[in-house]
Amino acid sequence: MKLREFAKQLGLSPTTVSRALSGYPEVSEATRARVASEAIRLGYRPDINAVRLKTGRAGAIGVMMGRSGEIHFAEFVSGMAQRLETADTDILITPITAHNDDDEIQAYRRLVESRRVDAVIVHSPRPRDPRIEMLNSLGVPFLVHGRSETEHVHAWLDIDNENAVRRSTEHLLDLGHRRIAMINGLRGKTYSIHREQGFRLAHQERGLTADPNLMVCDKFSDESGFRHARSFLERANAPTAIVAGSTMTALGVYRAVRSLGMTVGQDVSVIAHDDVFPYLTAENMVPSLSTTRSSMRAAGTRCAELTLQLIAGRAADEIHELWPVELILRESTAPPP
Amino acid sequence: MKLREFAKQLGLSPTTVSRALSGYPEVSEATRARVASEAIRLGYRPDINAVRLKTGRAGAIGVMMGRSGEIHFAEFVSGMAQRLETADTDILITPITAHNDDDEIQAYRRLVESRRVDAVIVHSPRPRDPRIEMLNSLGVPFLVHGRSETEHVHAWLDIDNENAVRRSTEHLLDLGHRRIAMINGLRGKTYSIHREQGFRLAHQERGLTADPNLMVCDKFSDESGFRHARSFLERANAPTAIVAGSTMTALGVYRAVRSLGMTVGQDVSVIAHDDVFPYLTAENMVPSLSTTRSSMRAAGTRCAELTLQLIAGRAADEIHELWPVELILRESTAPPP
DNA sequence: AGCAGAATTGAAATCGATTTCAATCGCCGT
DNA sequence: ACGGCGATTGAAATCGATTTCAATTCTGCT
Repeated sequence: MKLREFAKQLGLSPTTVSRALSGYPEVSEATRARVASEAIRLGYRPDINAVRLKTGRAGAIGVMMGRSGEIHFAEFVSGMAQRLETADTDILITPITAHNDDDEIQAYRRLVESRRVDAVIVHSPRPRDPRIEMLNSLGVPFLVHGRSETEHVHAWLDIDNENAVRRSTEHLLDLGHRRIAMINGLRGKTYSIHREQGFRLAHQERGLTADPNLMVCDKFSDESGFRHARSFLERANAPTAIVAGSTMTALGVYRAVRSLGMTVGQDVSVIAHDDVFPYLTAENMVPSLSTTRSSMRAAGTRCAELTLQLIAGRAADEIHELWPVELILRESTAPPP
Repeated sequence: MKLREFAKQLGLSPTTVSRALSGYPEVSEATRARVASEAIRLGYRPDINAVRLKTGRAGAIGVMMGRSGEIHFAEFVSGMAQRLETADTDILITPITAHNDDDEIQAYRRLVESRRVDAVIVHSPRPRDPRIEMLNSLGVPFLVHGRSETEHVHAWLDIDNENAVRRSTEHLLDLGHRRIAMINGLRGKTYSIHREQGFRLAHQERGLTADPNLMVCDKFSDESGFRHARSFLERANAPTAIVAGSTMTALGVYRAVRSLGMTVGQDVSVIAHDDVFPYLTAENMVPSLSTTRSSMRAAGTRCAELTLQLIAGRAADEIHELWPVELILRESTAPPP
């Protein structure tokens, strides 16, 4: 059913009907009510594509999805969905063809220039992320989940990775550990750099130095956790504690510890960052896992909210949120043997 | 840059430019080449909303996302993305406000009627799923991932859940197990019903009867795996083997077994269905987990392909794919003690 | 050279809404 | 009764592409 017909059935002009449905003040309360109820009865719904063409609004926020099937992705998007369900805004996942930086930039450009989205969310940036410069030059609203050091203004929301790892490392140092390993996230990402920074700072405060041989970068997975933990623990001068990048990594670390006949929370302490997944909880691990916790889902929800504000015209340079991270001590951390 | 200006800069009419870019045959090769290269140089890109309005194509496939942040979701969508990156088609995630069936139906209706998508993918249907009837009556192409028993025709892709569980159960029975528990998926979903069916059939073939007290339905998570496995194993007449709904569930089952001082693959056998997650592999678990395996990502890729075919006009009633499931035996299954 | 027919190109209508600007209606005070 | 004002309503332009149909330019052939 088109506006034309619908209006005719009501004996009104398209103009009035459109205004009635969009809540313009100049239409009488009586007709507004009638139009609204008839729209439901007759099932009239504006063609979104016509609306978009006319108004220039796409009604969607773009999110790029890498081919790697990020473990965090679903939680984040689900959090976004929670905020957006009342905002009449969709989430547009764009498959990314990127094999290198340039491809990725082009993918963002295509997405934005084709006007499919009103705003874009950029994930896991690097310190000098070319995507930020590009989006800036395109003038499209965008929000960075994570941080970058680029001089181009950008709205961002990030968790305090540096402090998170700093605190977890301090905790281990306070317990008496002196050889602590860290299984960090992907090399080059700002969050990995911040975490490494926190790791180093915690050592420095106490006049110690973090051992570069005990620091690795890798993706978050059970497998990488296992592999690196094994490699660390089999060394001559093995660490007595491990800081893991995610609960998934910690899972592999636990496995590695067990595989060597050792016990987590006794022979080796483990602490990890927990993004809070509904299907794998740190509390339930055995022994329960000490963590720094910050909900990825909550971040998604808040990012959606902030992005809506950006779209509504709020200035990007006033949107900077740094979320503190909870330190939750459980059984996996204890004094060294 | 609009078509108008761009065409003027080239000294051509909008008509010709449009045709050149859309690959119509009646434009000369010379001009097509020129238009194409100039489009890149000057950065002209058709406004997607205008294109959609005119052509009626939305250029997107809709996927509903529940609030639960499904663990499978990211993998499936990522698989879809893999196929769609060359198809100029996006994935539109619609946050779903559903609190009951009716809400959900309405959400689908809104999505389709607003013409934001060319097709819809329905997940995890129930045997008589009202969404299928509704989408059918709307006449929009849709593909069901999973199956339904509704009489309304629908294209579907499903894995052979019945046979998967049947084979894993047979395997356990062949090993000599007689009290086997099953931790199934969500109650009421077709896949759970099929799995239960497979479980029952395996027993029947051997003149045995599956014990209803050893069958539960729940969501796939580490926590539920733990809880149910504990509850089973603490009974007087405890099962000697457990069929788990997912690797995540199996994780909890392993934990439960260990928590009772028992060993997986000795005191208790465990087998699970594995959707193949990049961050948690059955092979790496200790002991390595026997599974029935089927890649969720591959399903996403294929579903995207089939949906594109539906959009292109292929009849829904000729699209029915039942994927066989691999049985992979590892260390977690052994004869009962 | 001249012409039919094929190969290209363009003008204008169209998709379905929103919004500007103009028109009408009703009510009030004098 | 009438001018004026605010409250409603409508006609028509517009968003930026695609596509029909008509016009023009090229060919090849006699």
